[in-house]
Amino acid sequence: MYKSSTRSFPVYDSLRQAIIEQALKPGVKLPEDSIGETFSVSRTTVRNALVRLDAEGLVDLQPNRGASVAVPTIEEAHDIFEMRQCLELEVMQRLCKMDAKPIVKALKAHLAEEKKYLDVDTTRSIRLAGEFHILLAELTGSRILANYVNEIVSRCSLVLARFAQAHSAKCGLDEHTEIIAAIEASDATRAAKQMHVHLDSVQDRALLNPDDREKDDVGAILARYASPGN
Amino acid sequence: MYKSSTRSFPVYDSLRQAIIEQALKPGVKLPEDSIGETFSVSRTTVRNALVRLDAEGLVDLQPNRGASVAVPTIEEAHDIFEMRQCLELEVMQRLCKMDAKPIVKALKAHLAEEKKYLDVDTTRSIRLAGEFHILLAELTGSRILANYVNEIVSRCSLVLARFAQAHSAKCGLDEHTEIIAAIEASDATRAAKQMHVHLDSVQDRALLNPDDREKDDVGAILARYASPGN
DNA sequence: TTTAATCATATTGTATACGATATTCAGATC
DNA sequence: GATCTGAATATCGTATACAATATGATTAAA
Repeated sequence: MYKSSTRSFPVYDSLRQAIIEQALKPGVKLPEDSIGETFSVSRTTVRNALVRLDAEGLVDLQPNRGASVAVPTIEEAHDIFEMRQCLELEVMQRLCKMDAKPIVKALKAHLAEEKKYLDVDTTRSIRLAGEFHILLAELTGSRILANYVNEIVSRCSLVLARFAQAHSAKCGLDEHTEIIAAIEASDATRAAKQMHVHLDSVQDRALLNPDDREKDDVGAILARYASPGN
Repeated sequence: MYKSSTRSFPVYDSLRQAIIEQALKPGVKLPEDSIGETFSVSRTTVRNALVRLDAEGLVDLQPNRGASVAVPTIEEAHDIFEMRQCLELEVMQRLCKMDAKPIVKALKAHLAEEKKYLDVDTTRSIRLAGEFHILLAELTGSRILANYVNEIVSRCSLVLARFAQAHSAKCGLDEHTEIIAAIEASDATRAAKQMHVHLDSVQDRALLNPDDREKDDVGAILARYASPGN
């Protein structure tokens, strides 16, 4: 969808990757000038990339106040996870209606990669774990669905960056294995259940963290002090 | 998500509306100069709007060749409808878990509007029919889901513009009534079925039109001539 | 007549420039 | 000492300018 032959694409892609890998944390300002310097391009070009990222929900672009990495609220966080459940369930249902062989082959190849870099290259390992889900979506053959999954998985990274404590974005390798097995058996119910369990575990690690939740949220902190019982 | 205080917003909004209402048909070129003149803004501003529309899939932005209204392929058309089914089914399931009263109230108010302009103002009537679906999604309370539905409904208009013969985008008013009834009864199964039937009828009108399907599609036409049996 | 090549034109890609709007901080006032 | 005001600074919004690329027409050659 985004043509790579322009100068703004590398800017877009790098920013996107940096946000997903949590190198750029939610709330961080993204001034056009300094980004332009980094990539040796003009503000015009940077702006192009920022507009796209804003459209994808990874960046918050406010009039006259510039861009910053999006800061999901706790409500948005729940919304995003719920949406992800919905989309990935759809992926499972579609895959289980298709010929399992080539799908399973591709998935197992990916899984091997995941294993290879586990405990070796953490950043790469996390990236591969995310890409497993995108690969699943791509294997349905629906570009639309794959795009949506791609987008929602990215936004999940943002949520994890905001609310999870450690870098707990690690998808369980065993759970991925289970999902592949269910697809191999063309068992839609089982595949759906496995995916559901898998995503729940990710979500739990992220959102069951009420103390951290209010970090940097001035309004929430002040509300506590303003309440009569305190 | 898109802040309206900028100059590019009116451009974006007008283009979007024009595409949805099929005033701008698939494939039509969208030169930055002429659009800029129309809205009395510079190309920079127009470009901003075009990038956003490209990200939403309504516009096709090709490097060095400019923007044009997106031309969905038949595969994309099927993808889009399938995705729409998935998203709107999710909407139904969520609504049926909620308190029906305020939801039904809002829906009936909208339905009254639809009735009012039926056979009076065709353009407005079609727009209202589309907005019924967006309202449904908004009533779930999930902005993410509402955004996705909004986007996919827009792209459906594009598909209709490309493949349907007459301006058959009219959603059946009776079908909307049925959907509301199912929600009022908090009957998720029935609501899902009604929605399914409703969307199928829209899709059928659009895609069961094999002659028209190849219109302007040079590749498909040539393929017939190139095949040995012809 | 057809094809190829070249040039003119139109349109986009990107940088720069300038006005407008936010932000910051020093100084004044209470 | 706290808050308010205003100038200085930084950053954004938008227009314009020029280079790069595509498009279309015209001419020359086969």
